[in-house]
This record gives sequence, C-alpha cells and structure tokens, in this order.
Amino acid sequence: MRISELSRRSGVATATIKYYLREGLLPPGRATAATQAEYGESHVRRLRLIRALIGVRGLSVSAAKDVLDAVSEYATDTHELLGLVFGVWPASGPAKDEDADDSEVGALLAQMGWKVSEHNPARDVITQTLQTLRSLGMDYDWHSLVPYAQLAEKTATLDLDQLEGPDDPLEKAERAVLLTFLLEPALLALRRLAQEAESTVRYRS
Amino acid sequence: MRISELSRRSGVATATIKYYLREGLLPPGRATAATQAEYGESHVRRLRLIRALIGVRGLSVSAAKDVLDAVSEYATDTHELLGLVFGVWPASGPAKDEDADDSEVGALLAQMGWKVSEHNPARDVITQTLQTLRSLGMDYDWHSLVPYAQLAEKTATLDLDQLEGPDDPLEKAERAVLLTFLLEPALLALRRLAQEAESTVRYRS
DNA sequence: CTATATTAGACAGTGCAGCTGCCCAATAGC
DNA sequence: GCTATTGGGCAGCTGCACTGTCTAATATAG
Repeated sequence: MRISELSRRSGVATATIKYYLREGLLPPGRATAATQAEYGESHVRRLRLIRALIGVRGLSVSAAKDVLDAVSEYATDTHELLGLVFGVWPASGPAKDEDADDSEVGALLAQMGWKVSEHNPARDVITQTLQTLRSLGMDYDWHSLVPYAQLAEKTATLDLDQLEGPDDPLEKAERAVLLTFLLEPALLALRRLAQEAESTVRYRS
Repeated sequence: MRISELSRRSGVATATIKYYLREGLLPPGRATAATQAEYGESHVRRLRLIRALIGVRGLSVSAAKDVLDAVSEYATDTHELLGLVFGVWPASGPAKDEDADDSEVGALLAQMGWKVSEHNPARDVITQTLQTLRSLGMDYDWHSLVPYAQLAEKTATLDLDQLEGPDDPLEKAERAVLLTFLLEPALLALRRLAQEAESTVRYRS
C-alpha cells in the first residue's frame, strides 16, 4: 500500500507519517520508484504502537524512538530489553541529581530483597519523591514505602506472568513494552477509582 | 521578605515567580507600596508545592492551578476535594471520546463493589487503555484488570490511612494532594524496580 | 499519449507551553 | 540626593510536535 492508504488505515495524517519516518520511529517502506514506496501491515501496526506510546502513555517522540529501537534490537532477550526500556521516562524524566543521596533507596531494596541495576532511573525517581515530600514538611522516609513496595512486587508478578504466553520473541518483546508502558496510566486510574470508592466509604457512610 | 529573597529561598527565578503570580498559582504578596510587596513563609511553601506538582509529577501549569484552587476552596471537605482533584490529569489527559463504550469499566466497578462518580476521568483512561491494547492485538478485557484492581484497592487503603493524622483541614487537604499526585511517579518507579528484580529471578537464575 | 492526480522527500512554518529578558517608574537604604 | 532594587507588564525566546508547501517523478484515466 502507499502512504495515503497507510494514513487512512492508521488514522495518522500523511505529513505526520513522513515526520515519523524522518525521526526514525517508522521504518521506511520498500521503494518501488523515485517517488513511490510500498508499505505493509507491519507499518500499520507500528504506527498504532507509536500513537499508543505517544498519545495514550504521553511519551515524547524521542522517548518512543528509544523504546522502539530497544524492542527491535533486543527482542530475543526479554531481561535485557526490560533493562533498556526502564531508562525511558515521560518528559524530561528525573533531573538526575548527582549529589542526591540514594542510600535510602538502597535500604528499601535491601529490605525487599530486590536485586536492581545501579543505574535504573527508577531509583532517582524515588529518591527525588522522598526528598520533595520532606521538603514540604511531611515525615516520610523509605519505611513508608515498604507497604507500597510489597504491592508493587505483586503487580510485577502479574506483569511477568503475562509474558509467559507467546513463543515468538518479537511478540513477547512488544507485549512487555505494552504491559509496562500502556498499563501505567491505567494502574494510576485504578488507584484513583479505588481512592474515590474508599473515600466514599470513610467520609460519606 | 521581598521577591529576591523568595527567589533565593525557593530556588525559583524571580521572572518565573512573577509568571506564577500572573497565572494565579501563587497568591500575591501584601503590597507595602507601589513597587514593593511582602511575602511570607506560606509563599515559600506554596512555591515548593508548585514546583513539585509541575517538576516532579509533570502537571501542566493550568492543571497545577486547578489542584491548588481545589485545595484552598475545599480544604474542609476531604471527600469533595478528592473528587475535584481527580479531574486533573497530566498533559492533555484522556481525549474524552463520547462514543466510547465504558460498560467494561462499569462491569469492573460492579465486580469490585466500588461506588464511583459518573464523570471520574479515570473511567475514560481505563476504557481507552483497554481499547488500545486490543487494537494492538492483545486479548485484554476488564477481567484482566481485576487482579490489578485488587492491588489498587490495597494501595488506596494505605493512602487514606495516612490522612487520618492531621486535624488541621488545610494540612489534611495538602497531604491528600501530595499523596495522590507526588506518589504517582514513585509508585510507577517501584513497579519498574520490582519488574527488574522479578525479571532477574526468572530469566537470570 | 496526453491530462490530471498522486507521491516521496526536503524543508520552512505554525501553534502552544513554559518560561525569560527587558523596560519603566517608584521606592529603599545609605 | 544618589545608587540599587523592586513590581508589574509585556515581548521574545526555546523546544516540541506536528503541518503546509514545493518540486520532480510517477501513476492512471480517458
């Protein structure tokens, strides 16, 4: 199919498709002539994935590119893929503060018995959150996060269970990315729904 | 204190402080003369809160304003406050699709026994996520979310337990906002840490 | 085989968000 | 009185994610 049909099938404007091609998010079609290229089903699917990462999850274009590159490069090594993909955060991400004291996170990891890479940016996110909460006068340290960490552990178990299905490595890699990224807004939404329900029980009973 | 000291104490540039004043995120100081105003500790604290919502959580300036307005207006009614504050999502938020079929979310809520307002935007986030996952070929419906919802319920219980402390309504309101918004990136970070730890156990043992 | 439409590719331009710099008149403090 | 700082307003800047336009080459209908 040509670009106009690709546009119709995916719901993405042709100018935008060209932009994604330029930015390397979408692989080029098979050129059949100087001004003609042929696109396939994989392009439709890839475009939908791009729109999901950017539109639903809110990743920047360059963050989405990092994710997609990791998928195609490490499709066969789920563990390595997840490690790479964890480096991607929406927007600027955590403003990596070299002087930050992340020993608190270390204590939390030790308590939970989690073995985690030194430079997983999630460490910095937690360090920064704890610091911010304290700077706002809350009495909060890593101990307060332990119950949340236990729930996160169960969540992660659910996540990885769902990767057991597919044998095709590329499919498995895509599913890992979808479950990690696209589920994030949904998990936060579930928390808010549960908060409202619980708030009704406590304050409106 | 005057604006330059407020800038020094909060780490926010004076031009930016003026911008927040214009946008109504920060209440004006007490004017002592035509070109002089007096700021207090509450301004330092408020500025830190603004930076946390925008910089750490990634809210837009106008979304942060909505949150802050809700805090000062409904400080005495925690339930009402939470309801208002749930309307705030980072960036564009869910692209409210009127035609979307949210009966799936209804089924999920019924199953969980959650009573939730009709127009909580979290509903749309979940509807959209499910639709997107299916459009990408995953076999996913509300049943798949039930285990996550059960964990979200426990999370919400932890959250609301931490509101039991303060008697001062304003303090309670602020804490509700901090726990809901600032903890969101941290919870996602915990999930990613747990995913990496679990992935190590499963694929590198 | 001509006339009209479409396309790939390059690049400039647009719209918006979040600041940032600059100017001015009015103090503050010495 | 004199110099430095301030409040307030507004224009301008930067980065991002597109979007529109142009050109030459090609497809396709008549």
